[in-house]
Parts: sequence; structure tokens; C-alpha cells
Amino acid sequence: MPSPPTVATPAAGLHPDDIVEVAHRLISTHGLEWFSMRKLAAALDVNPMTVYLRFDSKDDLLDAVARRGLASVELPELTGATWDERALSLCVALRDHLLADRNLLALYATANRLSGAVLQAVEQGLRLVEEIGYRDDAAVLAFRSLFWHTVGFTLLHNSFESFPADQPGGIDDAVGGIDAETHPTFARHLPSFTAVDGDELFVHTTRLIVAGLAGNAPEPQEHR
Amino acid sequence: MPSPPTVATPAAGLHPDDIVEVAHRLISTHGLEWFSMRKLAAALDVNPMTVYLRFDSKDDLLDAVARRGLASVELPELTGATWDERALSLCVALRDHLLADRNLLALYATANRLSGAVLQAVEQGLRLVEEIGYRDDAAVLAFRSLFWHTVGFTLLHNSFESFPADQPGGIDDAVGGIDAETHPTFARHLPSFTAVDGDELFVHTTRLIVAGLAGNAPEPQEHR
DNA sequence: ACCTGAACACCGTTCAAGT
DNA sequence: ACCTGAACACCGTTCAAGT
Repeated sequence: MPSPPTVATPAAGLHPDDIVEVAHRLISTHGLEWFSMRKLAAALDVNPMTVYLRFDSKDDLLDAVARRGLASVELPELTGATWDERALSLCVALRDHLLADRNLLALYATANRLSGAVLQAVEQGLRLVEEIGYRDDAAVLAFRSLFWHTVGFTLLHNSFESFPADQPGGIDDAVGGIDAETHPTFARHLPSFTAVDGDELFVHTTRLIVAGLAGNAPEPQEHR
Repeated sequence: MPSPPTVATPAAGLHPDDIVEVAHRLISTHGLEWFSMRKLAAALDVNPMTVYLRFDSKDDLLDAVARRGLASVELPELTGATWDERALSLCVALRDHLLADRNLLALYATANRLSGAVLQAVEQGLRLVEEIGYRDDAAVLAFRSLFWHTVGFTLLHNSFESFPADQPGGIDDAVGGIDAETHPTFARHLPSFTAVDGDELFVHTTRLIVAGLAGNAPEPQEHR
């Protein structure tokens, strides 16, 4: 080996992975809004500018944090008597993982390169659609319907929680009073506009897509 | 007329609606990231603090801007030979409206009280599901599947555009090389992981949901 | 009563200067 | 070569002071 390390390891041995790990923990604990490059540096006990020697910008760093969180997805083996049930359970498991770290969710929403990073989900999703005969481009399209449906609904989760029906005044107040003349159907259904149950709506909609994929499949399974 | 305007009209007659309109225009033109309370005040030719006499905080103001943009949704009369086609065209029209003002999209993503503000879409959506027999809570659930599916996919639109397959290096590079041993199915399908066509994927998935809603309907229509 | 200027406590990022 | 301190150009928001 060459000369001994007379040179102090850069930034006290500050490895990019360590920065990403600490940033992940801070965001997970305090939220994305709280997080700043200066607070990260303080947590690392380092000059605020040192982080910029490893990452070009805050956006770059956040992208790395998001990819780290997504790559760590590990899904359970899929169980279920029917294909439909297994497909549903994959979507639910992926959603649960994304929701597990609620403060990271806002980050995933803006992360580039999202789907490729969720390796486990891609692998299992593709295997699933192959089971019922989807191949090549058709398999990827079928997988993508399920995958992006799940991601989209998951990102909406916070919107459901702040739904008008949950607020004082309810939905009628929120939209400034619904005019029964211009929107009669809406007005008639107002009593049914209770708070959205995000879990229920997700499962309901996922079942529709799953049934559609199974019904159109090249090799539909029996006992569905 | 009474005394001449010795008293300057408050903030030069600054009405909350005017503030919201100018904020909307600035965000639409320059983007949400560019926008700030100070720049808004400059555009209004007013002291930065004057806006705070009308809105408690930046978040409050942005919420008002988002609701203004959503309340203005006007959808075309639905045409189409079959129920499925009309349901699809409603979803596409809503998505087109949300995508029309791309810089506002980021705002909608965080807006509270989203669905109630899209009056036109709610009215037409409920009318549509009633056509095939959905009533009361079942009608609202069916509508919500369509509505939130559409909103979720629309919010994802920017993610599709930054998909790895579009980047130099492609998807394989983006996830650090896909291991054929641990993710064989993914590896085998890599050639099919081209850029996501957001429009195509949306229409494809919407058709699955629409068909599911029609198939499960209390009064399924003929000639579908 | 209504508005403003200055100030507070922050940001992300650049860059000349230190070791 | 590697790191840092000070500085730049901003933020959202508070509040005492003006008219």
C-alpha cells in the first residue's frame, strides 16, 4: 500500500452515504419542511458548505435520499387463493411501505426515476402479470397500470385527510355553498359526501383495475 | 359625491380577489418556486406586509389561489356512443384542465379541499354514475374512484416525464444496474421499459376502471 | 383604522481565504 | 487538496411606529 494517511480523511471521513443517511433520518423525524442544508450540517457537526463538496445542490441530495428510501422496499411473499387477491395484496403492500415513512412521501412525489428504484415491487409485479399470460410490452403496460395507480393514490393520501367533510363547516362550507340550481346532482348527494376513507377507496379502485387486467388477460385463470 | 379621496382607499383598493388573481398569474407565468410574498407585493405595487392584512399566511393565500383555479373548471358536454366512452371523456377532460396550467399542478397537489372545489366535474361525474343505477353512497364511491384516479394520475404526470428511460444512461443506469440474479423478471423485461407515455397509460388504466364500474353497475347498459 | 419600515430569524449557494 | 468563514441575495413573518 502507498503512503500512510497523513492527509486527514475528507471532512472527517464524511462519506456521501453517511450524509444521505443522516438527511433521511432528519426528514423522517422532523419533516421535509423543517429540513435544511444548514441543519443537516449541524447534525453532521460539519461546516454547512462541506455537504456541497459531495452534492451539487439540495435537490441533488434530496434525490439521493428518495432513491435510498425507495430501493429499501422489501415486500412480503404474496399469498392469496386467487390471482386477484395476490395482485391486490401486492398493491396494498407497496402502498403500506410508501406510507410507512409519511414525511418521505412528499419527497417521493417529486423524486425522479421513481419506478426503477422500487426494485422489489417491479420484480413481483412483472412476475404476477406474467402468470396470467402478459408478455413483453403488454406485461410492462399491465404492470405499470397497477404500479402507477398505487403510487398515485398513495400520494393523494394526505389530500384525503384534509377533506372538507373533516373540517368544521363540512364540504358545503368549503366550496362556498353549493348552488342547487347549477349543480343539482351534487347538491342532492351532499349527505353522502362524508370524509374519504383512503384505504377503502384505494382497495375498491384497485379491485376494479385488477379485475380488468385479469379479464383481459391472454391466459385468464380459473377459479377467480 | 362626498369628500374627495383624502383617505387613500385601503391599499389602493386592494381586494382579496385581486391579490389572488395576481398571485395566480404570477405562479402560472413563473412557477411556484419562483413565487414569493415579496414578489407578489412588488407586482401589486404595495408594501410586502399589506398582503398579510388580507391573508394570515402564504399557505392561506396559496390555498385560495388553488381553489380559484379549481372552481373555474368548465368541462365540455359529454359526447360518446356508449357509457364507457362518455365516462372516459369526462376523466380525460378533467385531466386536460388540470394539466392546462402546469405550474398550478404543484399547487393542487397540496391544496386542501380539492374535490369539492371542482364543481363541474363532481356534477357531471355523479350524473354519469347515476345513469347506470348507482345511488346515494354507492354513487359517491363510484364517482370518487373515477375522480381520484384521474387526479392521482394527473399529479404523476411530471414523474413520467423524468422517467429514467428518458435520461442518458437509461433505466439500467438509474437504478445502478439491475442484478439479473435477484431481479430476473425485471432484467428480462428491461427492453420494454421505454419512456412512459402518460396519456396512453392514463387512458388504458381509466378504461379498466370504467369497465369495472359499468360491469358492476345496478343497471348495466346495453350496447357497451 | 389602516398601512409601512425596519428588523428578526432564517434560507441556498458562491467564493476568496485559510491550512 | 481540502475545508471554512464571511458574504450575497434572498425568504416568511412580527411589530413598533407612522399617518
